[in-house]
Amino acid sequence: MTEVAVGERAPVRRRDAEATRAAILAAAKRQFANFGYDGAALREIAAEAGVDVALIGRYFGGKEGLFTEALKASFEDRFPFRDRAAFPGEIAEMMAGDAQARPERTHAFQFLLRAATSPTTAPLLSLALQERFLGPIRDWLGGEDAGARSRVLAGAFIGFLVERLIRDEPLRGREREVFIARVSEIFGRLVS
Amino acid sequence: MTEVAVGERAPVRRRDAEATRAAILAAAKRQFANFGYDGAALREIAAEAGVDVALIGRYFGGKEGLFTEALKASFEDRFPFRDRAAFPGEIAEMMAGDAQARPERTHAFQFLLRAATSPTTAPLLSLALQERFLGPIRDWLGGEDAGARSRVLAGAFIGFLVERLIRDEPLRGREREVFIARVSEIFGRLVS
DNA sequence: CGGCGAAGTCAACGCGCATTGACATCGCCG
DNA sequence: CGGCGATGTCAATGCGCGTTGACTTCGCCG
Repeated sequence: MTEVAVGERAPVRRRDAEATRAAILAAAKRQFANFGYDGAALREIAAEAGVDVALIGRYFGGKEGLFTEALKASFEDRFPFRDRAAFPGEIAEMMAGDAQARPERTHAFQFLLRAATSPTTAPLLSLALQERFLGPIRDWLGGEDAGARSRVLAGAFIGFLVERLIRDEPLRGREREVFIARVSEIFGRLVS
Repeated sequence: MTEVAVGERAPVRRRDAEATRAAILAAAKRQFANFGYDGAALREIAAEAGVDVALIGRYFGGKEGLFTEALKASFEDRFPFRDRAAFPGEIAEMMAGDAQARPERTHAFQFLLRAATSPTTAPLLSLALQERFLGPIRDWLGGEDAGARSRVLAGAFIGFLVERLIRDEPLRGREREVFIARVSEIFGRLVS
């Protein structure tokens, strides 16, 4: 994340192409995540980045180009594949946790989900998802029928995220415990 | 489903408000399912229904009204809750089946998923989903912690659907078998 | 110090959209 | 059969969007 110094030591170069690009991209990630491809407005993205709209055209060629870059960038905030034993618990906690707890992850997820629904972006997403999500899961799972098993895993994964997005009130108390236990159990079975 | 007789016995009443309404609604369900709330155009819906755009305004008040009705109607094609023993297998088969096999169900699902992502429609969906999906599941599940368990079930349910929508190539052969087995197992655990 | 290209600004265009109001036509009911 | 309300038609309006091109300003480099 490139940060723009605001108060101290005003930037030596006020015209910094790289910083501008980064600012636009960051704003785009947020906007696309929150409003989807169609819902996000270039004007708004530009405003949030403190930049003129025309620069988006210059740097990214257009809305679709910007989206593609943002999609790629959103995968950088990666998903946690670590040891198989810890995975189910971690992931269940993550699902149960409120959305604010891990903003960048939630962001990335929202981004992907929103992208899944627009016919314009679905192909792009499908490709990226295959490359960067299903592929890795598949390799990580390994063993027999890794393909089918990774699809099941991915399905469950996505599903809980969607469920959380739709009803974004955080889980609490006993309900939370039960939720975590069940989800954890499911993922435990899926990685074995 | 109201069907419009085309060849034989030209309609006695050519001005039929109810039939017009139904035609619009049917077209709307298809269009919203395929293109989402933002992507669907009233003009296109009207054209598909063989009707003037202005009538949508008259009958449904506007785009949002039309969407709400279509959303409600999409739940009519209901999900199969039958006996608990058969449920897991049925649902797994359903998930594994190709999208063409049960067009109206796939339609309804696409509709819901597309709706989930647009901020405009998310609240509407959230409400409808609660009333007509999570609520019934919850009652159907019954027993202890029905709330949390129904959320897990709904999550898994939605997830597999999304996964299928994103990669819509049908599953085949051994991959299909493994998929069904795993999914069936998950739902089996979730209803107990 | 001077110019030249990169970075940023501004305004306009064209498009598709939902919505609206005035108008035409049908069909029922008295 | 006559009128009146329901049904359907048409055209216009306004809005937000992405995109584009000409213009201005900066900062580096010779």
